[in-house]
Amino acid sequence: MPPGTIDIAEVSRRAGLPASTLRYYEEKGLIRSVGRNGLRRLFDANVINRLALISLGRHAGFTLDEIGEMFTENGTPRIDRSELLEKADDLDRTIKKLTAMRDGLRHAADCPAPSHLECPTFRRLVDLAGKRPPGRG
Amino acid sequence: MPPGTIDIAEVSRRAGLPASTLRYYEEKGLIRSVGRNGLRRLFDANVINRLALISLGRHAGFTLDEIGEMFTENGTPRIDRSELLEKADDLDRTIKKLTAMRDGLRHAADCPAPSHLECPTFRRLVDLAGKRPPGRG
DNA sequence: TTACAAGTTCAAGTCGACTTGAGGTCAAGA
DNA sequence: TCTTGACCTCAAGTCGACTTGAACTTGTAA
Repeated sequence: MPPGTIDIAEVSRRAGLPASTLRYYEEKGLIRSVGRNGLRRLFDANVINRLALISLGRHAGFTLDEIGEMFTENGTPRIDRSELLEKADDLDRTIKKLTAMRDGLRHAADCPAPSHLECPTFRRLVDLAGKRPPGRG
Repeated sequence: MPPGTIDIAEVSRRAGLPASTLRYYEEKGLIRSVGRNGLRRLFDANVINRLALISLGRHAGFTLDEIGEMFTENGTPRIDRSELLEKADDLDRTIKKLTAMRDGLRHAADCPAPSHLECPTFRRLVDLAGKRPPGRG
C-alpha cells in the first residue's frame, strides 16, 4: 500500500460511511480511488475532506448529482456563490417553518383544550402547516 | 349530493392535493369517504381539517403510518404528549444544524479564501456537517 | 501453501409517498 | 338520448440514495 493511501475499510472507518456507499459515490463520480492493490481500491487520504464536503452538501439539501457538479476537474470545490445564497435562503424558510412547528408541538403537548382542534393556538399551527406536504416522495 | 358533503374535486381544490393523493390517503386509512354518488366518493366537509392535521404531521416529520395511529376510532386526534415533545426535540436539533448550515453557506458565499477548504470558518462548517448524511434514502 | 476474511462486480431489491396508465363506469348537460 | 369528461379500480412505475445478494478474487496471516 503506497504511502498516503488508505484502503476502503479505513475510509469507511474515518468517514463513518459503509463501504457500499463509498463504492456508490465512486460510481457516481463523487470520489475517486487512486489505484488498486490487487482488486482492492486505494484512496488518497484527502478523500476524507471530500466526503465531509459531500456530507455538508447533503445536509444543505443538495442532491448527489448537484454536488457532483460542484467539483472542478482537479478536484477542488467549485461553488457558485449565488447558488449558495439561494440555498441559504431556502434553509431560512425551512428553519422558520420548523421553528413554528416545534413551538406548536410543545404547545400541543400541554394544551388544556379537550381536543386539539378546539385550541386556537393549535389551529393556527395547523393552518401554518400549509397545504403542500414537505419532503420528497 | 347530500348536504354537507363534497366530492373529491372539491376536496382536492380546498386542500390543494391531487385526487390521486386523496385516494391513496383513503386506502391507507388516513381519511374516510362517507358515501358514494354512483361511483364517486363523497366526503364530509370536515375532511379538510383532517387533511390539515395530516399535513401538519408530515411537516413535523411523522410518517403516514405514524399519523394514521394518531387518530382515534371516532376520528378525533389522539396524540401522545410525550411523543410530541420528543418530536419537538428532534426538530430542535434539526433546526440548530440547519441554522449553522445556513450561516456557513452565507459565509462561504463571500469568503475571500482561495479555496473553501483553506478557510477555517468553512472547515468548521464541514466538520459540523458530521459524518452521517441526512434525510432518507 | 493454504485458508479465509475482506475485498470485488453486477444486478436487483428497498423504502415512502405518491403518480401514471390502461381500461371501465356513469351523472349530468346539450 | 347521447356524449363527454370526471371519476373509478388495480397494477405497475417513479424517484434518490443506497443496500443486499450471489458469485468471484486475492493479499495476508498461520
